[in-house]
Amino acid sequence: MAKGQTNKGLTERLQAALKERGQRWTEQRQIIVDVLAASDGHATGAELVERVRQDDPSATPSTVYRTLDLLEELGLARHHHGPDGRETYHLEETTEHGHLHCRGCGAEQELDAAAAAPILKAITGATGFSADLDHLSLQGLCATCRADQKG
Amino acid sequence: MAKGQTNKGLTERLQAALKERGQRWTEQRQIIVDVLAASDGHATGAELVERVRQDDPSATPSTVYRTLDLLEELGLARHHHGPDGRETYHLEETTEHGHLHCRGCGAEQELDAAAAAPILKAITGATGFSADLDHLSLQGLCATCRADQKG
DNA sequence: ATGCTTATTGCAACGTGTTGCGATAGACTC
DNA sequence: GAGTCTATCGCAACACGTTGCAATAAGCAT
Repeated sequence: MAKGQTNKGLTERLQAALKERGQRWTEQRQIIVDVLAASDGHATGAELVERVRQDDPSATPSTVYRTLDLLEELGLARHHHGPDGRETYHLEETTEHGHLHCRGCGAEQELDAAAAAPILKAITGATGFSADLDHLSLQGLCATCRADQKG
Repeated sequence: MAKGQTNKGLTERLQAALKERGQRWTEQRQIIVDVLAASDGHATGAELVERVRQDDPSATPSTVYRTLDLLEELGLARHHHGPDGRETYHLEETTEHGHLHCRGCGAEQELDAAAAAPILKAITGATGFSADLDHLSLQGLCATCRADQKG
């Protein structure tokens, strides 16, 4: 739960998972995980590429994106698409959550599991569909902007 | 309501709206609207570009995308992002709807306004957020795939 | 029909992300 | 430590979409 050691635990988990699959631990991967852990909230692919290149200028976009894909496969990271279609990544240690994007003020709000529960239930009720909270990315008007429009 | 004449009505509405804004009616725009109307469901940007170029090989992607943006501004078309972040366009005459993408079987389901009502209500209740149905794009497991997993 | 104004087009370059391929370098065996 | 196997890397090219700019042409006035 503390913040300081999540990174180390992550690295260990990663090394173990890779070994088990006959895959390899490399410095690039360490850097990418570090960068991802350091960008505590969300970061776009391009941002991550740039930050990784600050630590290791020889790193290329393809490596970064491939590593991010790998982290997702291992369940250690997630990505979703913002309203403009850009990719946004975050570590799995961040609790599962959805995203609410306000088209009025541009604000991005997170939607935690507790708040989402009734929504997911409504989705299942209406459609039989069991939605993934992590891919739930809504666009609309936040409460403030709705109030502004009324006022 | 009939299917045959929506296209013509659309062109007329478009011409009127453009004139009012001091904008111009061009053959390219006619072609793009026709193509969009002909691809009855949804089409990605790249698909639309290709189809437009079959009718007019001189058309370029930038023109097509700019026209699609214009159509959205005028409220005659919409786009949303698929699970891979690709853009998908459809005419506004298609009733407003959300999208459900099943990660099990890959099927894409539409979610009409009636089915979505309780979901939107749950979203507002949980978050104060008024979500746009047209941007509602969910990923999860459809009823069939859920049953398969259980079985 | 002619000329004027300026919206639209095509081009070219860019940004983000993906893919194929040969070269590099991890990890394991001896 | 040297050799082997192959996962990973860097590069280059591609795909989708966007943007700036000069040339074209739509729409209006005469």
